[in-house]
Amino acid sequence: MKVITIKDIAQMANVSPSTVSRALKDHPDISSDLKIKIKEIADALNFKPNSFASNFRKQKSQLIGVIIPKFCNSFVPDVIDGITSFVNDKNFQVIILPTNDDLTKEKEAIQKCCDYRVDGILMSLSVETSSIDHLKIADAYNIPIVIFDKATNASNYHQVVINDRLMAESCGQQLINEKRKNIVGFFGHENLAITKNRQLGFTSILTKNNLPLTIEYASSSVEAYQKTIALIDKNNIDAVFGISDELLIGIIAAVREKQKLNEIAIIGFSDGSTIPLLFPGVSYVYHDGRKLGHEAAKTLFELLDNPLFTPTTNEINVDLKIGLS
Amino acid sequence: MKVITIKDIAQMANVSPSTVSRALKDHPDISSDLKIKIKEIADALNFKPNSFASNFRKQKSQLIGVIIPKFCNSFVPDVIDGITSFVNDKNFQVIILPTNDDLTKEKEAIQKCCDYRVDGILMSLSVETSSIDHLKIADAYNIPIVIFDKATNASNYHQVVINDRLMAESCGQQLINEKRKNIVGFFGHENLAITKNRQLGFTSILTKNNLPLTIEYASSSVEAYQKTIALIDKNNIDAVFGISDELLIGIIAAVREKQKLNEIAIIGFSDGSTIPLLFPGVSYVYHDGRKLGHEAAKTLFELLDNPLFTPTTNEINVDLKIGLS
DNA sequence: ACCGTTTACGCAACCGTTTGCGGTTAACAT
DNA sequence: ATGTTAACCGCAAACGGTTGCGTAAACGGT
Repeated sequence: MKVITIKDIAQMANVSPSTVSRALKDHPDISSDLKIKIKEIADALNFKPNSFASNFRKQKSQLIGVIIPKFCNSFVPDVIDGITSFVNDKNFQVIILPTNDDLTKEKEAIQKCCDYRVDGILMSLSVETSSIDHLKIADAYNIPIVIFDKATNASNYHQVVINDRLMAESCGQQLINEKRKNIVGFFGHENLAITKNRQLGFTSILTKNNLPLTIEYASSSVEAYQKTIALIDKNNIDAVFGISDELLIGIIAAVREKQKLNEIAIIGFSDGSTIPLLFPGVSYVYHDGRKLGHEAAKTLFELLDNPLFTPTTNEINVDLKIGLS
Repeated sequence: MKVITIKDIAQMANVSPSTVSRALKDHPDISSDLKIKIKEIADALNFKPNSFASNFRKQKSQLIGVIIPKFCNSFVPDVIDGITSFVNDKNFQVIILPTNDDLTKEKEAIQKCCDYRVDGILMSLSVETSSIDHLKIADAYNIPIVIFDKATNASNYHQVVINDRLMAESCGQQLINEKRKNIVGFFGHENLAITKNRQLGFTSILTKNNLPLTIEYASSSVEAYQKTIALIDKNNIDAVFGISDELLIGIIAAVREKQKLNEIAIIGFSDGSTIPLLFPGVSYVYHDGRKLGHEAAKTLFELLDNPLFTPTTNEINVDLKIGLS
């Protein structure tokens, strides 16, 4: 069975290919009689236009490039899910370019997006990214960019994030309300704006209340686990804050092993998929990846409609869910 | 800054576009002097070929369609990660089409892959899929298909799965070794081959040892949680088997809440990312999504190289990790 | 009957790259 | 000097759908 084209239909309907093209997209120049006839033939043959040819001619790809550091980094799949569902509704597809937190790969990913002539880019910065000059590659191709989640504090691009600083403050406030005195905070890579902002918020509220804070950095569950174990052995801590699901899992594992779940409060940022079910006592900022992805995609499409849309940093609302005690 | 094409380079080098095209891909017809000259110009202008035009001309898309029921269904992100990394190395990209476990959407997804002229399809069947006749749509476009994970027992397509039946038997055997007597098994949708096969394996080994089995079905963590709570309240169960991470999370949450973690053995299929860290006592079949994705992609590319490759069901090896007691 | 306008469709170029084929030149053998 | 061959490069078509422009027919108005 052969793949049929517009030309085949044109031949069967005794019209030109251009007429078929116009008829199939309801161009006013074509009479309704002919439209019906052509559409019937197209349906009968199960004709589907070659999107490659169409996109090539229109110089559009109907593709959105999504550049991310790591695929399975806690809530990233949720974000992609949110992006995909939004974008599919608009008849676009998503291609995913993981950078593995490597700046060189990030540059390559942007270049690849340009090669593929994607219509827009959604990206989350790698830990190695301090300058964002390389994003300008996309300018030559007129490809708009929206940065989400792992953004930068100094950007003239559209950004969609959560209010990291404020929510970290809320976490601190919650611990203060619970009269916690000996608090540890676990953060991610120091280069990331989300680390900086969350650390800033968490630290400031504690300082304001004259509470000391032990700051730790970890990049995996296991690292957080080990450091928490060491801290419990050494100090008399009564609360731990974790910046992400990954760190929280390590923290909880350690606290559970030391049988301190009833003594040590645990709080942090989580996508809410696992932790609240297994440990209802944990309080967490509900970091909804699907919502974030949806918002980022929405912003990108607004930008596609109106390229002059001035860059803004859109902070979406998230809740602090208090654990059951 | 304008996007430059082969024609621009041709003009600057005083040659024809065809010569540029050949020179850039080391065609033997072009003298090495000219090749060097052309490549220098291309580099200087940072020329990147329009992959749309190229693919269109070659009738290839360099795209792999990945059709999945749900995006965040436990280990699916891992699979996609495995696929993506393999495929990216071959200079292909991946587009993801979620079906939401809806047969109609599954058909649409296949059609979309055809519209996009993907070079191959990797798919995991939806729960509604009993017949796989609709996969034939892709035949007309000569697009090879490899089915992974959620496969069917009656397929003439290439499939990449794990040995569900055998590994479920191993789980049963482990419980027998532990002298468990009052066992519950949680399974997913009855339509799925993985449910059938795992249930078959788990049931048969218990029956062979004259052990009774309570069979439950659940499609979410919460459902598994509720049913487990009810079971603990009613019966005196001493072991629970769960078919996936999602169900295991619900099961563990219930057992933990009832403070029976030391009395009730928990075992099942897991991607190993969360559960073993939080609950080292749980035994699990390490269901490595990345490996599965890698194998599925590898199989697809073998099929691309050799279209006559006869369909086989490739069962990849997985381990049963015994929990610490 | 004449002219202007609308309706409805075809022609052909175009998007950028690839590729079969043909042509030109120079080198070499006879 | 003529024929042969290999090396090297250009011409033009092709991939399939889109679109500006042209035009013939139909129509409406005076």
